[in-house]
Amino acid sequence: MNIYNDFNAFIKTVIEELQSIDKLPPDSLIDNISVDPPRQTTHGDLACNAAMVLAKKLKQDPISIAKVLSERIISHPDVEKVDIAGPGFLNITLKRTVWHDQLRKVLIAGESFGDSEIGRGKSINVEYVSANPTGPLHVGHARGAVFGDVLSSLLAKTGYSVTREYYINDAGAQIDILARSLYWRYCEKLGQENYEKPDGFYPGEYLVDLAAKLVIKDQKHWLDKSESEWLPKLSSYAVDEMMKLIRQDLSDLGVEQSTFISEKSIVESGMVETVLNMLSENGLIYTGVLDPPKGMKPENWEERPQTLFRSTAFGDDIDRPLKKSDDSWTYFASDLAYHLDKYKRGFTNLVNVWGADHGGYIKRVQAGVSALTEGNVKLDVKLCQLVRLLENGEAAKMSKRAGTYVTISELVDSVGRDVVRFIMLTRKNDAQLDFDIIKAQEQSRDNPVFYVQYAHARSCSVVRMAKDAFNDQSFDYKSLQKSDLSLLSGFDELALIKLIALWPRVVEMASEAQEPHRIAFYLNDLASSFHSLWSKVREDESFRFVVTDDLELTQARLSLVCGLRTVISSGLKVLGVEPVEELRG
RNA sequence: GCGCCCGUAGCUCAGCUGGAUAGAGCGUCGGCCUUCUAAGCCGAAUGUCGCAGGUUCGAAUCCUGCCGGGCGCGCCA
Repeated sequence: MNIYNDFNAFIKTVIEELQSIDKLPPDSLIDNISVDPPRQTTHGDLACNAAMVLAKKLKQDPISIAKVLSERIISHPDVEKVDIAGPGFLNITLKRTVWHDQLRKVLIAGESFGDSEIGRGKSINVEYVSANPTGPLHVGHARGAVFGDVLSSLLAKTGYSVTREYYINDAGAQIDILARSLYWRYCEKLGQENYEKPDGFYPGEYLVDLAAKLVIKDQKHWLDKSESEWLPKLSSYAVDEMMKLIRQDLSDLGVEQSTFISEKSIVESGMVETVLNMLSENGLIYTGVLDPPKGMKPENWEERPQTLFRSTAFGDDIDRPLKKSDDSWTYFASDLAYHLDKYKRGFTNLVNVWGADHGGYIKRVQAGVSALTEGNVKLDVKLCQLVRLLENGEAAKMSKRAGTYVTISELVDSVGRDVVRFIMLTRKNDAQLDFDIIKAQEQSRDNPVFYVQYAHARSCSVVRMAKDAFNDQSFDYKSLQKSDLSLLSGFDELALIKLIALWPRVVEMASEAQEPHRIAFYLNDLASSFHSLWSKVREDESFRFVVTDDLELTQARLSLVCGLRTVISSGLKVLGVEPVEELRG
């Protein structure tokens, strides 16, 4: 809960009260009523649209409704005054003590200030990264990894029980190619040139390394064996080793997932057959022929009958094949099995984080999931647009096939984990992101993470100065909680407190919208507001935080500084970024 | 051809799920270091919110149709 929600609830009870004594007609719809911080500070602390919403429903003048409401609202102990403005806004100004109390709450609660209960009792499964285990991760994966990780933290902070999951696509044709590529490198290492380079060969250096490892492990054992002998062994060996690489990359990024689900084991468990049977029983499976997509040149297009899922019955554009022409399952079929598996593990809230190139896949999976779970599952798919990696303005290629992509470990090595994580959240997930390695190293205002870190470091610095000046321990959180916060009465000080007090609302809204970037933007605003207050001292000495002849005032101001520090630190924690106490040695 | 995403200041982007006079950063111009850290701050200039309709007290936000850009479209995952 936060102030805005509290007042929203309060105003709704006011309306119900007024209805019960016939001051307002019953059955007025109150769902769309909102209480928000107004854009303009001159409009008070809270803006409520209740009168206008009711006016629409009741076909009455909003101003007169507002008058009736305001008479009741003014009696709330926290309210200083209520203005009726514009087309019928209720602009509520709160007493200063409300804001002082908010700040005290921060000092008492520490980093748990901002925690919320909106997800209490709900579990949610967030699946992210899920890159094919055919090589190390590149920067495109990093975005999804950070996004999924921070979204998970955000959901956890708002009370959800979160499962962070990775789906290992270890069962498809690409894994065979991986094994053949490894085998080719293995032959190469042993000086045998007669094994032909496989189609779709993975050229990356990492397979050279892995082949060398394999030679040490098994020596020439596989050289004169047939593919049917080595393929299964090398496949699982390669997948295991690739997952080690990937987990290392994720760990470098500070991303820890708790659950890894193997596609292969899902398929081997017979879950795909279960899916087919379930859909069949509901008459959703038939054998049919798909039309070629219009507007595309149908090269190599052959009409062929396929086993199709009637996904159009659930809003998809065309029905989707579950079997390939060689009678093996399509990826879609095993993916449905995987989602059924999630359901059987008890999840009804699912979030999938995908690259934007998988956008065309959403409808069919949602169709499949609602068919298999009778609509009991809510599946949200969050698409992350690709990252354009720039280096002095030039775009670096990220093609896994070409083997020239920039890996996560290279990126983390050059700019640092915290910078990577923060910058990945400086854009909404569905907007393209330019990541300039040079700027990210610059450590300037161009680099938002430093701006926020700087505010945090300054807040730490001022506490150190205060301790020096007073030569005692009056500035720990316990002492500050008891300080006289009413001494914080300046316009800028109150503005900063109000921004700090906004934190719980930012957390809740970001969680509900599943938009972790809002945290990064908020932290930027908060840092800006603090830097601004910090610099006020240049025009006016009275803005000094540390007032050497006034312990009480210093404690009050340090309370504000520590409140800010707590919220920044708490926000950075959600982002998985380490707050620093000093930027200069 | 169909589906999804995007179009907001010169550039890169926010815009709190329909609110009041649309905001930041960069860039441009002009100020602030005998300093609680100038990796910072302050001020100025800059807009047909792609276009045209519609919904209503009220639209950058919702609906429809165009224009422009990106992604995807059976036997890849």
